[in-house]
Amino acid sequence: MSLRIAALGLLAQRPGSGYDLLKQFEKSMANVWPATQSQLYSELNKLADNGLIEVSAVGARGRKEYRITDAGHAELQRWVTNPQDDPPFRSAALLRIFLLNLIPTGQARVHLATMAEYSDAEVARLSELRGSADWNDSGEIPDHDFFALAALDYGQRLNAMRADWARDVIAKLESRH
Amino acid sequence: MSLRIAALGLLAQRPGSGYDLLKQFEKSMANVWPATQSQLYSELNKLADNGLIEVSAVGARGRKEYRITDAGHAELQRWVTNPQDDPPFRSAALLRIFLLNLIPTGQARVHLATMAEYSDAEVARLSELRGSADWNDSGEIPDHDFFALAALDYGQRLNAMRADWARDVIAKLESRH
DNA sequence: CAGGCCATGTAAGACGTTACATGATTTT
DNA sequence: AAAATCATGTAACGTCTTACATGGCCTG
Repeated sequence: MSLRIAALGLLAQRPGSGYDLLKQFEKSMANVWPATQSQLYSELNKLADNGLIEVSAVGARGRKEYRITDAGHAELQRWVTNPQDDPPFRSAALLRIFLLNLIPTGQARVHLATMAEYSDAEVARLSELRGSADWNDSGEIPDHDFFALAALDYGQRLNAMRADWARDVIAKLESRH
Repeated sequence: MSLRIAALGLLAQRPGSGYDLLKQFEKSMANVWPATQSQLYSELNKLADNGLIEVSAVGARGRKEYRITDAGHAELQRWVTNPQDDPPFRSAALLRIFLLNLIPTGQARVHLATMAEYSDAEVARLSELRGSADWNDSGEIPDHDFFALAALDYGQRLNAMRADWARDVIAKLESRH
């Protein structure tokens, strides 16, 4: 359900082809909702079949430029304001923590340290992303970039939290000796 | 892949039937990796077919008690020490933030406030969970409960972070006027 | 003996990944 | 002319959800 929304959301910002969207998925959207090429193209066909988007232009190499329809806008509104039917929260990382007693304590400590370093690197990566893109965040009314930056901030806080947490667990682990 | 691991992990703590595991999924595991009854039973059959678990006893009402095998232990070890092939991170909540410019600012603020309150409630729920269960966390060597508590702590920090973040975004939203 | 809990299973369909397949256009 | 990029599609397979289906055992 959510890939449909992610694609629709990108088309709501501006029209584009499957290929265009694919680039945006690889660039920014992957941080929020990754998708593969295969999935994206078939989703676009489904969206068009359901009348949520329509082909606005046909270009070279069979390029189909899509545009969101009124029905598509309505569907987006519905989804954005209805968090209750989101897919359930799943975290392989948390599951791994849950099972960390199955390996020797030393290895568990190494894993936690690796996790902390990875999170540090993610914070750095997101800082670069924040610096690199040319954000258009000046208007009176909050626009797409305002919320994209908010999402970016969320990612940074999440990873900072993870790094702190992992180091605290290591500390507790070591205070057992 | 990860449900297989979650089930295997529970059986590594102690043997049990599909029904037993289902109760554990509803109780604690759902916070980490939710699964449905249907999925669990078929996964157990697959695990047994692959020799990662085996039926250790058959009881009344066709009850099959499963026990992890050596191959199962090996598979668990392999998975726990290999985070690189985890499924990619997906968050409907973040996607929604990304698209929040599509609704009026007032509604967006309401959504963020609801999010903050939900996260507060989650922190409270997890505090209760921490208080309610009889944790066995006294041994020299960190056991399952040590890491289960660490996972619980992670959940609390995550939700505290989310609540703070949502309130900060609201503040930035309001400083626009 | 009725109702609740124990206990397991199947089937259909949506969602996601990997791999395969094809061809047009632009750049070097 | 070759290589890179643009551009879309299909097929197979695994995961997850929802709904349906069945029946045994225990308690009141």
